Amino acid sequence: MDCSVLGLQRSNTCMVACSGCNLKQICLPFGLTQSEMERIDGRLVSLRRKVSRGERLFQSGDRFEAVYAVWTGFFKTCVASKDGREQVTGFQMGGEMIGLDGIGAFRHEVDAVALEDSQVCMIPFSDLELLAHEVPTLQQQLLRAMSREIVRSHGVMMLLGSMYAEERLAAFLLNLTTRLQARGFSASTVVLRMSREEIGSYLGLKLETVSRTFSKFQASGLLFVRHRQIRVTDPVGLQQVVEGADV
Amino acid sequence: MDCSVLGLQRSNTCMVACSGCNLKQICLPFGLTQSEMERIDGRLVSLRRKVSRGERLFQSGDRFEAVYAVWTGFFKTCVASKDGREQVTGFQMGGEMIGLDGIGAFRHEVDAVALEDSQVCMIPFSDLELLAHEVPTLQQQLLRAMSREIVRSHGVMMLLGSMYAEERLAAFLLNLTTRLQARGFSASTVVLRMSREEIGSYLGLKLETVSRTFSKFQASGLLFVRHRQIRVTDPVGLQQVVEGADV
DNA sequence: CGTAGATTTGAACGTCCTCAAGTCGAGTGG
DNA sequence: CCACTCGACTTGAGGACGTTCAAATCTACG
Repeated sequence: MDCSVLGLQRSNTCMVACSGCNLKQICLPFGLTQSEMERIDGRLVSLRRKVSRGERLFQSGDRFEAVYAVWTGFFKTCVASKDGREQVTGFQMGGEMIGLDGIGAFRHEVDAVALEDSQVCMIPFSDLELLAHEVPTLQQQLLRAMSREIVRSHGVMMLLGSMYAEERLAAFLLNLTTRLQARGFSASTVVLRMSREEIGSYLGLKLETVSRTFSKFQASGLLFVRHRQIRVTDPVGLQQVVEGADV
Repeated sequence: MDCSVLGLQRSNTCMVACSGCNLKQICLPFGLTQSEMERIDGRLVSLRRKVSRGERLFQSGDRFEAVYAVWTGFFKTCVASKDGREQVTGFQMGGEMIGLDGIGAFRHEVDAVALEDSQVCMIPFSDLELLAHEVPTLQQQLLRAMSREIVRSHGVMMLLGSMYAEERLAAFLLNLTTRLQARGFSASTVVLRMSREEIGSYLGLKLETVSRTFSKFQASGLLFVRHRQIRVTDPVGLQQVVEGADV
């Protein structure tokens, strides 16, 4: 969309509509009919905002006013404990929602940080609630998005609670490649947007263990690693690792 | 409620209404006005169902048709991996929802098992969706309940990913006593409804480690343990353990 | 009241962590 | 253009925490 017509080209935000978005098939408005789509256009997503690498979209404790859909780029969300320990709770890419955790207590409960220069659609929650009330399909999609987030968290609990380091990393990689593939990217060639430490935090491992496990996977012929460049050569083998096979 | 008037006294289900429920202040209809409450009565919760100890309310893969609110008793939810490993994802008591994970894929993604003889309110999801559409406060409460479940899962991730065994068990106990207290029970005297193995599964530990850690807490004067009877004598001390203090 | 299952406790082991040193690469300034 | 520097990554060695295996004890359900 050409933002300049709105005179916003110098700002880090611009007005957009869902109907013209390339991600409408995997984002929140998935499944809306043409007429429903028209009904939310201009009323749901208003602002697209740029977030630079390293910048926070919001942080824990901020008043909850909007949820966000990633349009381009890559984010992490994390929580911190009182005594300063940090836990990455998720990584989000195009079409995925950030901020649903804030609905419950009217304030954000995680930090959301861009891992590369990114753009998000800001969805004011009051608008979303109102529109969800008018457009049943939208309400359904919102509920489904939240439900999927719950299911995802169960997978992470399984990962953290019951699996070995190798199994965790293999599961993580397969999850990543699957999501990338659904967005039209290669399932074998991946550029990691996060550091070893961030992967480790997400997987409940130390960065050294992540690094060692990558090396072990390479030695076993499952993939090639060079820093953040990954080429998965044996996804089936990785799947077997997830299911408990020895490396 | 006297179910016999409905001729259902021999069944394991009976008809109920939210407005007459002792848990309406902490359950899904929290915050509804009198008129809103009347509007959902007889249309939202229809059936109260008994679930015996050890019985499954539903299991993973079942078609998703309803969510459940615990009325009396105690449940666990768990997921199983292909290779048979099991992970407890949560414990639910009165006023808490079970089954929200099923919305996303139209089928349940966890097993829900009663840990003692229990009763649940069955809320057909199609009714809930419809009523949420009519009653904005109900939509809000549903969204908030799901959001809180997401936030809870972040806490578990922190637990599993970044904390020591002692910290995990301390956090678990404090969470449990807090929730029991909110329901009018003692915060110090607790009867655990789950086995050491189930606690361990939830916390990513083996049952022996859970047992040893209980013993260590007792030796440190934080609590008394006798099998499933727990008496917390030093909740502040437990909180300090959560925050990284040595036992 | 008896027996199966749950819990406790001990000892040895294994996975992952900690600490440390070295390598590599991107960005910066001379 | 290249040396410099800082941060990210890799790899090794030793140690800690939690697991595994085992046996004894206790309880609670039938």
